[in-house]
Amino acid sequence: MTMEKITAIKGIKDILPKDSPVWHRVELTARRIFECFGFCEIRVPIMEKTSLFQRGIGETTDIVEKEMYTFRDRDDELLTLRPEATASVIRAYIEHNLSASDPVTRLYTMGPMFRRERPQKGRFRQFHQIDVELFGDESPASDAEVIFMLMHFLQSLNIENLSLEINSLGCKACRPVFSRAVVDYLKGQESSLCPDCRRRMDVNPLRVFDCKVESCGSVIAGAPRILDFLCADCLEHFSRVKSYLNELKLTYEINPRMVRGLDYYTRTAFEVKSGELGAQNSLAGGGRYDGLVRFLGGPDVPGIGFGVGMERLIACLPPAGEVSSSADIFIAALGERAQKIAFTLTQELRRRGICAAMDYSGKSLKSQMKRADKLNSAYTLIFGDREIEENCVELRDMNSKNQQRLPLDHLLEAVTDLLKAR
RNA sequence: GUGGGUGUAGCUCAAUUGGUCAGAGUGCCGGGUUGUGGCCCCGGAGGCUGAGGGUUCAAGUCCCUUCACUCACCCCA
Repeated sequence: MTMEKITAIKGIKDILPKDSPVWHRVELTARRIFECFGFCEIRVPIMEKTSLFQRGIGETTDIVEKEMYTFRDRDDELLTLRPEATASVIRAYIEHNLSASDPVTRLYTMGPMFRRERPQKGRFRQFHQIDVELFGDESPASDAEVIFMLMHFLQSLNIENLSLEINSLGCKACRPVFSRAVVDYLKGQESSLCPDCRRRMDVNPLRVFDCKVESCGSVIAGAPRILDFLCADCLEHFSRVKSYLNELKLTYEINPRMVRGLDYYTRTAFEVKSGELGAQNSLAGGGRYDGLVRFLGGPDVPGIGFGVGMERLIACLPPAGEVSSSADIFIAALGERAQKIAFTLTQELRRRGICAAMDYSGKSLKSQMKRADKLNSAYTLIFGDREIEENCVELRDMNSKNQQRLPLDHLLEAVTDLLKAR
């Protein structure tokens, strides 16, 4: 009888050895570029008090209402696995008074996020995000800069088929006016709306704009547009953002129907989509959140940021060839005496930073050679009792098949020199 | 939470109307060279056909249940 095997949790994936080189490349590219733009890494916990997310993301959002992994700690405190990073970063920013040492703070972080949704293509319950936040600068230039950096990052990874959409969501002065106008408009045509949208009217009327149902689409087409309701300041801000983007030669589309799912966004909102993905085609999204830091108990500092979905991003990357483990040199030893020498030699080489490999199972030379080949080793060292008697070893160049004898004495130095010289 | 699709070897997939149908390729291990890799040849291990029940002389194949995976809605990265 076999034991039932334990599998990973639904929607939570392993990143296997063959995939990690891509992840490394993405992470490294992000670090390099963001740091060039003056951003520093901050690492925040993956767990927070539930109230942080309730307040930071919004009580009525889907995330908080039904997607959070929340549990009671042993002392009865409610904790939550983070569904996004912004709230945590702001919490840390406030908690450590980062605004005191510099009026403008640029931070990035990356790691796993958790949302309990039904998995599908490009959507997981544990997924990874690269997150960027810029605090203390309300200038439209910072909006444009952050968007530019995001696009530059994506383009550096040779991702094609990208589209950038931007919108302005207004501020606490003009958004409520717009919101009311939308509700008034929709009330007259409730019968033409899908059930979801009728529900949205109460919960979050702006979300109706996102609906893909055709009948709703025609209703929405005639609805008031946020851009017509922006106050003078917001209008000015938006127009300057656009002008900066034009200066930077970024192509974008204005999508007046884009409303982001998180309650805290103000003014600029943006989203990058890819044609390479399925229904979940949003690679990155972000926007300005000028009231949020204060709302979470900090100083009245403006902020703007974005998140990039790493799984989705990697799915857009051109496929990489399979990579396996590799070695600079393989040591094939025959017999106990040779194995013992080989063992020490292997570890010593590794201590010197050389990727040496050997096999402990005492298999035939043929098997060991196959192993050396599989590991793609440049050289193989071969020796058994015969060589030990003669105080030498065979060194085989795996590409040229040339084989030479090396004295057993000072072997470590000889091999180190040989490989360091490559 | 609601729909659709799919579950056969580690992986990718075969198996006529239910009737030697449990297979191939690949990967893994070994042999062909009693001490020399890639190519080639040969051999081997590995599956209660997702699980449970039912129909039938007979079920991978039909029916029911369940689970898993997957795509889509919802929502978002």
